[in-house]
Order: sequence, then C-alpha cells, then structure tokens
Amino acid sequence: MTQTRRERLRETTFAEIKSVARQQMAEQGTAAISLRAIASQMGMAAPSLYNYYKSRDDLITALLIEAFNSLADTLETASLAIPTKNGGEKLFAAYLAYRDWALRNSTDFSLITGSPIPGYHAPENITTPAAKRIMGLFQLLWREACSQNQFIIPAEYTEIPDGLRQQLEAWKEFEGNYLPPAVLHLLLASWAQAQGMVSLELYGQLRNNLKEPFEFYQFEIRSLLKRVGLSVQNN
Amino acid sequence: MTQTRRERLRETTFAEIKSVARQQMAEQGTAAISLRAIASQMGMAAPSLYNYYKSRDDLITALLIEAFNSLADTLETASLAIPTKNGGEKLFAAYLAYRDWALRNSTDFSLITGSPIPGYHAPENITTPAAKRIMGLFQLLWREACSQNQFIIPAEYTEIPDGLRQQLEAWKEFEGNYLPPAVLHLLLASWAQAQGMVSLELYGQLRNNLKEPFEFYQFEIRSLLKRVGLSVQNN
DNA sequence: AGGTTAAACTAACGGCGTTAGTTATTTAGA
DNA sequence: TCTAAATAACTAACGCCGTTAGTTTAACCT
Repeated sequence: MTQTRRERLRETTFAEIKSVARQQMAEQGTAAISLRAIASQMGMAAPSLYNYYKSRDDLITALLIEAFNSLADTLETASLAIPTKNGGEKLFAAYLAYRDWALRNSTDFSLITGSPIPGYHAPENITTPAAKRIMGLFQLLWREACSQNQFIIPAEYTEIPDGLRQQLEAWKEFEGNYLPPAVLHLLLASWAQAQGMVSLELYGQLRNNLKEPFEFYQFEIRSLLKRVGLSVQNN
Repeated sequence: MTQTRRERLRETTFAEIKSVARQQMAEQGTAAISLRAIASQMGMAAPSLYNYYKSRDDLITALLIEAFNSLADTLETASLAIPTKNGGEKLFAAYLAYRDWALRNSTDFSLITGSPIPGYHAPENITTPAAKRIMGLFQLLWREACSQNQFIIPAEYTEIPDGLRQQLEAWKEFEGNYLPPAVLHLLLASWAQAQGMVSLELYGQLRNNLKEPFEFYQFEIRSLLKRVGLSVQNN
C-alpha cells in the first residue's frame, strides 16, 4: 500500500483545491466558488482542475460531504463527551453545538441546508448517507433521553393522527430503530426548530427583534427539553 | 394624472420583465435570473434592461419585495377571512397558509429566506419594512389569541431569563405593541418552527423520513397551539 | 416643425464553466 | 536502463454572464 510519489502529490493537490475553495467560500460567500479563481490562487490554469474534479458541481459535492461530516463530528464530540449519564444534558449540548457550528461555519451550513448555489443540486445518493449520520446521532441521543425516568411525552403528543403515525412507523422500521412515534416526531420537530432558529439568525431575519439570539435559542431548546421532563443545568 | 403613452408602455415593460424573470426563476431555479435570458425571451437586447433596473441586483430586489407582499397578502386573507372569533383558528390558518404559500411559490420562499443568489445581498432598508408587515400580522394574530380566555402561557415559558426578557421588552417598546415577553417569545419560536419545517421539506431533507410532510406540519402546529390552550378544529 | 428626452440598439470588456488538443513529466514494464 | 503508457500540466477557444459606452430611432412637448 505504499503510495507512489505521484499519488502523494495528487492527494495534496486534492486537499489544496478543497482548502482554497473553502477559503474563498468563507471570504466571498457560498456562491463564489469559481474554478478560475481557485486555480489562479493556486498558480495553475483553470482547466487543470478537471484532472481532479470532473466539474464544478463535483467539487461542490466534495465540499458538501466534508461539511456534513464536520457537523456530525462536532455534534458527536459535543454530546458524547458529556461525562454525565443525563440524556437531557447530552441533547442540550448537541443542540447548542449545532447552532455554534452553523454560526462558525456559516457557508458550510448554507451548503448543507437550502439551495445555496446557482445551478447546483446535490446528488441524493451522496447527501442522503451523510445526512443519515447526523440523523442517526440524534436518534441515539433521543433514545438515551427516552430511557431517563424523568422523561415524559407531553400531553399534546400522546395522540398522533393515524396518517402521521403510519409514516413515522414506516420510517422506524426502515431505519431499524426503536423510538416510539411520539419521540420520532419530537426529534423531527426539534430539528426543524433548531434549524429554523439558526437560519433566522444567520440570514439576519432576527436582527430587528433580538440583539443576542443566543439567549433566545438557548431558552427555547431548554424549554423544549423541559417539556419532555428533562431539565438542564443553568450552565 | 393621465399617463402619457410612453409611461403606460414603460409600466407594462416593467411588469413584463418581472413576469419573465419570475417564470425563468420558477423553471430553472432562483439563481437562474439572467438579464440576457430575460431580454432574449422578451425579444430585446440585454443592455436595454438597464433602462428599467440599474442592475441585476435591483431587479432581484424588486422581485423580493413582491414576494414579501405576496406572502403577506396570502397570510392576511387566509387568517383575517376566518369568520370565527377564535384566535386559535386564525393563527392555525395563517401557519397553514405559510407552508402552502412556500410550497406553491418555492422560488419566492427561497428568495425571502436564506441567501439564495450568487452575489446578491438584500439591502436592509428595503427588506426590513416588508418583513415587518408579516411580523406585524403575526403580532396582531397572537394578540387576538392572547385575549381568548382559554389562552395560557405554558409552564416552561413562565420564567424567562433576564437577558432574554430585556431583549423582548426592548423590541416590544420599539414596535409599539403590547404583547408580554412570553408571547413574543412564542411568536418567534413558532415562526422559527414553521420556517424550519417548511425548509426541511422544501429542500428535501425530510424525504427519507416522511412521505407526506403536511401531516407532520399540521400536527406540530396544532400541538403548538394546544400547548397555549388553543385547540383547533379537526378540519 | 423642431428640439428634447427616453428607449432601443451594437460593440466591447472582463468574468465564468467547460472542451479540445498539445506538451512535458512521472511511472511501469521489457 | 531504455521505452511506451499514463498522468498532469498547459494554451486556445466556445458560449454563457453582467455591465459600460456610444449611437440611433422613436416619442413627447412647445
């Protein structure tokens, strides 16, 4: 498995392309991924990039995958590193880490969520597995939370309409997890809640209303967890 | 105030530009707003468009304003047309209309929320008033909901941390409305919830989990309202 | 009817992604 | 070790894009 010299060079070039792309994306926005600009900053001719990615969209897809994994890594270390056995704390940490990652890596967040780039549409067979990793982590965390004995299902979730219950159970079987429908619903709803708050903040739609959206976010997540019986430390 | 012939022509040209732009946006995505393509479809030369909008961004801004107003109109007619005095029903209708509008006008939704277009950044002095119209409507609806005697503030919202409360009260005074902080928080949180669910659905992130996201959305909004004491009819 | 104004045009600049064809360099096999 | 294959760089070019400058045609007002 020893690499030849060319293979080593090729790998570093791959890395450099992605790195420069990331840098330009961070400086000038998601849509500013320009092969010509990347090439020029690297001191090479634009068409040469086609030896590495067969199109601009392919490069974006590579960045997208890295973004998904970066988010998943962040959530994992933030939640799984919590030394307590309190599932609520772990969930809390994960949701806070979600916002934190999104704000720190706003272009990656735009890449993941929404349709951030001109003609680009993410190929499903690529993004789906990456997204599943994150979903899987939240399933794990909610499963742990479920097993806490303070955990309760809020009154308004005790009766789920048949149609929705069937969908949730179909998903449950497909994924091979053991969460009851109400908890799956909670998972999805809280995910939407978190993403909604983050994107409102990130895209400036809260600017007129809140000076420090973090307190809003934190309080809402805390309330959400309190609703299911999981209270979280004040710091 | 009688218009000259030229003024009439000018107005219809303005309208045609926006219409063609909308059409191309709907067909090929938000980012496909191309002055050259618009001009060619209209049978004129691209630079002539500069007699109407001083740049591509200006055209986008015009579309953005129309989108905001279209959404606001939709929400108004959906909610204010509810013939009951049940504030919960009106809120429910507004939230359902929100999703419905977003799905029917997905490119406009992308325009409003997020940063959908290459170099484009919406000028705040333009978008802020338009956004305020929608916010104002929700404030009105929540104010009405507040006055229902079944309305209750959920336990987890009764104690708002000082920092957040101050922010909410600052907003309250600035806007000249009379909603208590907990209700303002509810307003923002439910807005984030709705937008989060819609964007998850619209950008395909629920595809692996739910076949019919409408039932999910409806149930969650219903639960949200039930949580504040407002139960909503089954249809 | 003639002068002014507005709206169309053409030509051009510099940017973009991408393809085709070419040249130099590294690798692998005889 | 010498040679043939494969790889990675290059240049030139096509057809898009937004935008500017300069020019011509048409509509308006007096």
